Amino acid sequence: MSDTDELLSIRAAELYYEENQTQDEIGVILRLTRWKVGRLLASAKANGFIRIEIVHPRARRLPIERRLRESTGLTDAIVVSSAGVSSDAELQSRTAQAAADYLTSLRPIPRTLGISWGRTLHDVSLHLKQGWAPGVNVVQINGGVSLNQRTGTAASTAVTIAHKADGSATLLPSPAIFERLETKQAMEADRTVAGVLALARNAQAYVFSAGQADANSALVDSGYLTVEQIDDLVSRGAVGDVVGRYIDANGRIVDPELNERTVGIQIDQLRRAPLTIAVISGNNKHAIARAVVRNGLCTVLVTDEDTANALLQEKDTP
Amino acid sequence: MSDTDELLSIRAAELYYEENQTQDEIGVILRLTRWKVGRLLASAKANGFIRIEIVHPRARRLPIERRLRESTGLTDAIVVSSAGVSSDAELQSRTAQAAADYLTSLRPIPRTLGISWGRTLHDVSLHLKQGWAPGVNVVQINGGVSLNQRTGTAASTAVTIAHKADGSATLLPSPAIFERLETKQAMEADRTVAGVLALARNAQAYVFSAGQADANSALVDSGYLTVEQIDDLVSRGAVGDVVGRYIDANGRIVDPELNERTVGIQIDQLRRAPLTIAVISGNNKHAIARAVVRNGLCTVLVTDEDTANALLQEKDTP
DNA sequence: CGCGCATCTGCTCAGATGAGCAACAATCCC
DNA sequence: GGGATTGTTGCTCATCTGAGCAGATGCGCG
Repeated sequence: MSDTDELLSIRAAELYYEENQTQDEIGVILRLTRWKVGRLLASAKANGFIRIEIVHPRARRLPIERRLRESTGLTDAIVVSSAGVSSDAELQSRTAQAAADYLTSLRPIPRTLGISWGRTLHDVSLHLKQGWAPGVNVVQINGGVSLNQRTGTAASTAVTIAHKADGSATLLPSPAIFERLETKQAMEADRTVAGVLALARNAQAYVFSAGQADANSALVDSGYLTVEQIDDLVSRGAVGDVVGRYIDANGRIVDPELNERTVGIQIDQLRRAPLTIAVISGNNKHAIARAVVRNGLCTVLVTDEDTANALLQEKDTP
Repeated sequence: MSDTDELLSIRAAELYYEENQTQDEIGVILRLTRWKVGRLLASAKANGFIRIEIVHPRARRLPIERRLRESTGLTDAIVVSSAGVSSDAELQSRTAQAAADYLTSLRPIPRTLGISWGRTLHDVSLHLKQGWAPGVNVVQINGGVSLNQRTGTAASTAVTIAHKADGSATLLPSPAIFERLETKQAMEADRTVAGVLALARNAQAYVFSAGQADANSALVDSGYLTVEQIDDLVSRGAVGDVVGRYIDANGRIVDPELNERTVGIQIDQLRRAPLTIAVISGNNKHAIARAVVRNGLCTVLVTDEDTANALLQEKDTP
């Protein structure tokens, strides 16, 4: 397009979008036919001079969602807008809200819903509305009785989600990680625990988050792992944890021995499940989000715009 | 509007603006009539959820221009958008470009154009296109042979503007400020200089910028004033300089004695002129811009969005 | 319970807009 | 210089959209 046409398209856009003039009127002002004005406006849009943003906590980015679905093979992607967000916490709250919305609109409603625990899932539970689904049985899919936090963070998440659905919660009364393999095996042998795990394995849908592998991990906070252990895992390629299990960029378990001592469903169970919803948001979670999506650990991803763009970008530069 | 309607309006906006769906189609998706969709979209706009921005160096902000004209009585206001601008320099360059555009479109074309000098005016001269006006006589309205900068900054501005208009430049061969009043008076008595000043007083239009009163002033750079002198002026109420003369917030000369030693047209000559174009941009120039506009020193203001908003804001809070 | 008021909903209709088409202009290549 | 190709312009027509209106619905108050 010629330089003067570019300038004209800007003048036209000002009159059209800021002054609410009709294309006809703009034609009179700029001494153009209204068709020319229409084409100038179209070219201004095509050149990206017109930026339309939806500024609202509940706003989503549908075009990015579509591109994500197409490039990753996810069955669904929910991407919340980061327009006007000032903090990571706000972004995560928006994402949790979107996840809650998604769960609410799920059809068919899953009879059994397997969930992990953590800050994100807790947030999701708070955003669900009373009566969001009728009679869902919520089951914990990984261990999580906190060692040194106020008890019940993990349990309360499940209970809240179940309560708001007028359903029941099945808790997994076990630590996330045992120090000795034998203790873990003994625990799993217990009839009650085995029953919960069987239920977890047969859930119709899973909702989980993921943590970046760093010193702020919830597993460190809870006392299951030390910072040194995390450093070691990172040096062996770990990018983050999913249902308490550390994986590398290729979705493989980093430390099989540690994995064996971890209570809950296996990574492979997520891979096989027909509906697994990952809720991952925050600027430091791009790597683990990539690992989860790339390796088919979820069928649905709920995330924020920045993380989604990070996922898309690497696709373009193989 | 109800909460669920607000959410619906966001969903509708996503489909309308990001997915280019028709209101009819959106109605089918959201199970609404197309009229309802139309109203939801209108309400999303009214609530400010839809932000439309024109991102282009030449973009202007017409609504702000209109409000400025209405609230200040300016005959014209040109406000460049600051969308996507990273530095003050870029903003000033955009403003200079807009000033050049404005000059180019001036009708009737002034036969004699009085200009000041400085970084901004120089920028304007560079943005003018060859042949922007036929045969304008450009005349300097204040002294400005640099003392310690590379010679000719002031002169080259006038010459460039005149040259690009295929016109002539009349320079004011004098320092901006004399140390002794007598020298200044002797200078003005000189036939040549008196002739230039007479021409300057009779110019049909003026273009000038203004400087904030601080250590970075061009008058300090050029060696006419010391930082201490500026501090003194500020302590006496000076907010900045116009054609080399320091004024306070009420548009009054701060130091009459200094003013007497300054060569060029008087502030009052600007007040009386039918067409005076002030080009003022930058985040540190809000105060001097306010003084210029409030006190009728210009009839046309070319500025940036931030400065314009600063001018408008104070109007709202008297 | 019934009335009046305010809001909401679906509609008509006219004006605004985008897609597609034919005529025309500009450019390029022999 | 001639012909082909590409891009531009003004137009017709079908579709989309907003204003205005009448009836429906909901709400508060006596």
